[in-house]
Amino acid sequence: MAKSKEAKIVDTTTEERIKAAARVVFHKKGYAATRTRDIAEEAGINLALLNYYFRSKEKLFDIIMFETIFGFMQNMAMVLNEEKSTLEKKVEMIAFNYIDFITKEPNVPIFMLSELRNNAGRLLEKLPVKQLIMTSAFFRQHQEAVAKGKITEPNPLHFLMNLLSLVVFPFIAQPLLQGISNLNETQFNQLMQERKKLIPVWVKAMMKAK
Amino acid sequence: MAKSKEAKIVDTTTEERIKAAARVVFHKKGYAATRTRDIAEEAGINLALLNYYFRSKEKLFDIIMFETIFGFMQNMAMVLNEEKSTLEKKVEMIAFNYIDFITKEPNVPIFMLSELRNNAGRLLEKLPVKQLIMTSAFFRQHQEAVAKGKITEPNPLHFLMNLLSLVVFPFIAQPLLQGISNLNETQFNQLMQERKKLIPVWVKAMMKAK
DNA sequence: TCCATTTTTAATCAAATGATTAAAATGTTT
DNA sequence: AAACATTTTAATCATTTGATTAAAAATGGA
Repeated sequence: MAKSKEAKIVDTTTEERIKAAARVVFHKKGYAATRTRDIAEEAGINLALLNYYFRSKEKLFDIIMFETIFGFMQNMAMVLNEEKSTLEKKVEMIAFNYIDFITKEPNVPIFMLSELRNNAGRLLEKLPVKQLIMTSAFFRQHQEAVAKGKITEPNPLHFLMNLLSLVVFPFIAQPLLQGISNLNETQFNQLMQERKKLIPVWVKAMMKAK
Repeated sequence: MAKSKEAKIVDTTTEERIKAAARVVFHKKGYAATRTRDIAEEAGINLALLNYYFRSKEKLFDIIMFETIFGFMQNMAMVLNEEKSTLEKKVEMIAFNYIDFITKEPNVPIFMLSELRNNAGRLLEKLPVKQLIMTSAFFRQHQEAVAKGKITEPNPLHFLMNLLSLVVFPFIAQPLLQGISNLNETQFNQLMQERKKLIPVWVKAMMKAK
């Protein structure tokens, strides 16, 4: 490495700049619509450097994709596995954390889910998300609440789906929702901020319904 | 047109076969990942015929995209604008119709929303969805229910978002959900069928929550 | 049957795109 | 300073891809 350790505080290495640029462009346009030249331009580097550091577009994509899924699931896995917090608290945490996260990274959900549709097998097998979530405190607490009659719907997958639906879907459908409502981006984000408090209330009510 | 009117009952015209093939491939892979050769192969035609009938990939795509959005919104607009049915009945109809529709066309939601992200303006301006939905009986009935104190959340957009979230999102996240739950496709679809009855109950409970 | 029109095909083009190469520039070690 | 290693650049390649063209085939009407 030709770069001295302390020289650049604000700047980063070429390799990191390429990764950061690739993240931006891949998230925005998806794998197929992204040109390696787009990434090079975004990073302000010579096109050949992309191949010098990452061998190919596909290998670079795999890195970005893995980090994106991991970053998305990590937070959820942590919250769902907390032994101490209540089920209600977990719902609050998920709503709060993800609405903030997706507001900052609005392209991540649709990017992730679009690309997963092509390659779910290959991309998910590296991540031990299955174990982490299906055996989580969240699911155990749900079962306990069902046993006590506090929750009517016995399938924890419905519970998780509903929570994620209410949190994530509005962002995915943002262009459509703005198209039918005339909200600008700021107003839309305000609506999403409202949902931080509303979703836990709604989920609570839903799960007691019968 | 060299084709006689009654000649083919089971078969269709070349133009229709190209459109049907384009619909399949575009829905599955999106605009950027679709090659005109993929469409030609799917349709079983010579590549040049695509340009002969539709001029360009982009023009063909615009047709498919318009029809897809229109087909998706049409049903919703109709249900939301029924003057006679109750708000609760409308929720039931949306849940029932869309779960059936998306089960048959599982790629449509993510296709539509992905492509809208690039081109929301151009693609939505042709459709008068705004008027149809924002001034619908659905929204009016919602306001009436709010006035009567039967619904706590006064913003009808939250109401519509919640309904669509619960119906559509699980399909969009299907690869991820199957990845963490080990369900096969049949089991997943059974779960979705269950939601036809569950979602109306949940939505009802949510909207009374406070 | 003959002719004009429409439809289909095979061959080809030009531009875009992922990737490579050889040389230049920069940094490190001796 | 000299030698070596790493990083960067400009030029180029081979393939893919959307589109076109000219000719052939099929079709329908006179």
